[in-house]
Amino acid sequence: MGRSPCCDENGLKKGPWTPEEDQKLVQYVQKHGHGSWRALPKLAGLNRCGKSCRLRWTNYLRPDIKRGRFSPEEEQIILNLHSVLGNKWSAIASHLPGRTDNEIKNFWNTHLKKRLIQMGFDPMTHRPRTDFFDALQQLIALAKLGELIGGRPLDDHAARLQAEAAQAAQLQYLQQLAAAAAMAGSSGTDHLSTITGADLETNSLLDSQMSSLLSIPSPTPLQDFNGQTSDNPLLPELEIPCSMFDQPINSETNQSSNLTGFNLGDNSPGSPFMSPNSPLPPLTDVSIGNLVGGACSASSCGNSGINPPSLWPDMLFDDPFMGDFA
DNA sequence: AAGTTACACAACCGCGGACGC
DNA sequence: AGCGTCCGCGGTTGTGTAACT
Repeated sequence: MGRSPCCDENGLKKGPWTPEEDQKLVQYVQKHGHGSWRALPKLAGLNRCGKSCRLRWTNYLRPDIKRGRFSPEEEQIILNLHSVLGNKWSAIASHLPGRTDNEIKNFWNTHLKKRLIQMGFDPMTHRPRTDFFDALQQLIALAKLGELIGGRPLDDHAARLQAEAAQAAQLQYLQQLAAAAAMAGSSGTDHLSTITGADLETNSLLDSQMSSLLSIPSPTPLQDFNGQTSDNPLLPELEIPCSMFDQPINSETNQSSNLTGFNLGDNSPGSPFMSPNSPLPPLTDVSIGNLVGGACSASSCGNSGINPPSLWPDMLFDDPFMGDFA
């Protein structure tokens, strides 16, 4: 299993391609096909290694390459496929005609990955970040400890910590719901082709709640339980992509969705969080099924519709806002 | 206006699988 | 079966440009 000698030897050119080089490569490939990439540069009169030529052709010069911004549908497909396939860029690219693996990889690294992180999701697992919950628990414990030790009401600092923790928890919970709803919208159409009114209602509710919460520009002071305000260094600057809440099902995405084998409704191996091809362990902290898979939705089933993760402190649901969901 | 930082994307690097001899 | 070559993939770096100070 040898390694192919590359450009460093024989003084072959590296770096950006010139229009003349592009022209030579395009003309040669269009006339003869690429054949052996190793032999191509010599035949085409290029002072490049075959690898460089192949890369230039597949990532830039190929005539069927679609350039320009990724559409919300494409974003959703990438998110969905990445949740199942991981960093298999070529596999993901095969479901996006005209897009190259390199382009998708770049788009992921510069946009989608950051977006997931901002929303509190692990970009590799597409699941809520557990370290976030750990930190949250510690914050809450600290705040409560301060109250116990002092035997007096929370001081400003502790109150602020508690308020921040609660606010962050609210956001995190909403994000989980939103992600679940988005997954419902992006799943295959075989058995979810009809988006029910309840589902739409759920998304609408989530959207509005998110909007109201996020209408407070970070790091704008947030209201805590005592009606005080505080800066919130814990909360990331949230940027909720519209595609996360869209229902991007259309004729173009059907194929990809079907191929991913999404099967919402529970944490079974068919769920987007637990694909049969995915190495992910089953989710235990979010009951997706109650949200999107069954006959219930957040707005139609009342208290029985959603079971918040058990690790959530009761205090969080004392907040009237959270009471809407608990 | 100049310098700095952030961002987007093209290109390179190195590894490993597939294949032929 | 072992070895060498080629190709494809994923990670990383480099470069140009826009935005900001």
